Amino acid sequence: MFNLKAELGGARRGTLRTAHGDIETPFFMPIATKGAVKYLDNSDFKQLGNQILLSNAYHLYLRPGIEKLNSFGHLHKLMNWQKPILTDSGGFQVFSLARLRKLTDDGVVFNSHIDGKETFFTPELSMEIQDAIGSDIRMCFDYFPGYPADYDVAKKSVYLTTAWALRCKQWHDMVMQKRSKSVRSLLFGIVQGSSYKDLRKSSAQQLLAVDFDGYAIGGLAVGEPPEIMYEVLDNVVPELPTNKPRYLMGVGQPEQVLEAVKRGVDMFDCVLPTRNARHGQVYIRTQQDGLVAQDLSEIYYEKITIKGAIHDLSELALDPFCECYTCASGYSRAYIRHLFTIDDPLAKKLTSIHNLSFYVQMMAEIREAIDYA
RNA sequence: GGGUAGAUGGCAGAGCGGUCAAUUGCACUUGGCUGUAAACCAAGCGACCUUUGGUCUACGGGGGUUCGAAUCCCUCUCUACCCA
Repeated sequence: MFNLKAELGGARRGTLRTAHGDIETPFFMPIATKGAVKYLDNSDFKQLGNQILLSNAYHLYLRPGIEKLNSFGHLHKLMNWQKPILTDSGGFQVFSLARLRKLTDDGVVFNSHIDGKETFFTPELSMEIQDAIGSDIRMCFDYFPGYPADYDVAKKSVYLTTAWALRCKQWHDMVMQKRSKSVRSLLFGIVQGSSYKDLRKSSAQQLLAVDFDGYAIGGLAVGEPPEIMYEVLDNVVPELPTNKPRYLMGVGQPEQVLEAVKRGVDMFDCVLPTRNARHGQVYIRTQQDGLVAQDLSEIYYEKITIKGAIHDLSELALDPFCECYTCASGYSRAYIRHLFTIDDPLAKKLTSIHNLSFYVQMMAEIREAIDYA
């Protein structure tokens, strides 16, 4: 299911086969947590050319819920999106909604952030939800602390994450056995261990023993300096098999993605391009002839605040070198700033398209660089 | 012509003798967002300076009372409403 095709230094170029089609790696996943990439629709995705979307078990469990997903026939049909979907397990919400949950060895008791209703979230429930969603790539239910984390807490996160990964794997194997190979989903384990080298290493080894379709590196970009993140990657990636995809969860800024690619990571997701877009920050190129150096040494970009007064009269496109719908259509910085000023949804749509296009384009250039190295 | 109520920072609107360069909201400016409780959050928003502090100018104009006034008094101007 994962074919490695080329390498450039530590960077890898491959194809990941899923039930809804092949994905060229390395790739970036736009985030549709609740089944929608805010402000965008299928015609936007078609122009963007993203190969996959990411969604979330916790959020889709609350709405629309397992029953409706099953009755309607999975998220692909509900969203009218026929390409691959990866789902996060709800593990991130154990972190981000820490004030609304209680951790136990068996799972997590959540109080819904919507109506307060209590749910006991277990590895099995996460798997059941992800199956109702029908996602192509599913994540184990995991637990991780923020940064910095005490050694004992990090150690516990590894212990729980492995124990839960085993339960996820059992549930997933049992269900997939009965299905034809062509519709089987992939299950990924998630390496934890905070910034501790020995914990990260043993986490990876424990998950390898369980045997997953791919391995994610989680618990990063939670407040640690980027150098720590790179150090963790340097420690973890060599522990992972070369014939399985590697996924750095939730990362990150463009240069962080590039640094991770160079260290052998194949998959990425992050809210930054879409959230920053909604908040008026856009990524733009600083060189006309490409975003990424041919040897992957550098990425040429800057972030600008399009809401800033200095764009009041600017006739420039967001990024004059960009070919995305927003930039190619001739919308000026002045107009997009105006749209933000009057709080029109078109502002967020146009910047979301642009920022996602930046990430999709960055990944395409990275793939190209590895292919032609 | 007579009466009543008002006039506060870009706007709205508190304050009614000192703790007021002035609550709050909006607007504005600048930051921040990393497996999305995020169309969110934070800071700034009279001027100047030797900037955890200081000086000056400010609550319609002018004058006064007071140690001290956005706050009290007089007067002028303007606004709204009511009566002729």
